[in-house]
Amino acid sequence: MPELPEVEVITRELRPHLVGEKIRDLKKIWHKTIVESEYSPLNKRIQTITRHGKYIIFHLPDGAIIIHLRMTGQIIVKDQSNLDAKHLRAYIEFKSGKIMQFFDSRKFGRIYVTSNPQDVLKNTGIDALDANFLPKVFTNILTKKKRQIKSVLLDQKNIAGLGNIYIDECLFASRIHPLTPANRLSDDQINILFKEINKILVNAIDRMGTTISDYKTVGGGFGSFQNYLQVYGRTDQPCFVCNSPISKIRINNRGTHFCTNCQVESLNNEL
DNA sequence: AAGAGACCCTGGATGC
DNA sequence: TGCATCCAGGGTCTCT
Repeated sequence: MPELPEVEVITRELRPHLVGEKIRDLKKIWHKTIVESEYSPLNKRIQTITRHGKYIIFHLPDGAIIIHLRMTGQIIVKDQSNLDAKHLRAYIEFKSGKIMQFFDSRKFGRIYVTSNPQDVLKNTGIDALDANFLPKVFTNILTKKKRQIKSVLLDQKNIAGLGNIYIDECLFASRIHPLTPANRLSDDQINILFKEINKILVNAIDRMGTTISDYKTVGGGFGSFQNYLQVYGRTDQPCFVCNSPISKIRINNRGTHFCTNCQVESLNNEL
């Protein structure tokens, strides 16, 4: 399940392949994968490729193609035009002969074609690695929210890019209980959490992301951050810090992993 | 504002 | 073995 680090790795890998490429055709195989508008990307050249949260943005002269991989989306760029069949949902052909295939077993991923990228991105907040995402900004977001910190961090309207896995990891590293109301966090806790978010995301990018089931880089490689996970997917296994079994509960219908020993104190202190 | 739940989906794991 | 059921979860939506 790609989150910010995986999407960042993919974005970086796509740039040398696709920047400057001119689009010859855009084909959908599963009807919902491509969300079209009146805007045609045909014969347009990709000027730059950027990322915002979990979105990959191909900037065209007067519009954009915006990709969200959701749970199982994968992108593979090939030089020749023979197609792979399994789970292929859409593909883009370029004038050069290159082809970008979009695979997605669960069909949740989307490719938006639009003259106005803001339409697609309007409900996403500041990117978690944006240079303007500062502790003060983070504090402003959290102090207005009574919701549980995990819910607040999951909501892309607040901060874009964090997902279920990295949030569990960041909260563990910060020793914050996931059910703590956001506005009950102390200044110290907010500062620690801010630093851990940055540290863990950057570290995960360095390790090419986390491969749990489907995620692959554009070159077909795997990430290695799964080897460094402290709590995610470790239900009932001993905490690396205190040996207590890792707990799993559901928040926002998402599996939430934490250490009742390391992360319970902050909850008690704050309530 | 925010919680609960449905929905979109398929593959893999589990249970009988 | 084979069938049914559950679970994984990002995001959007409706209802309360």
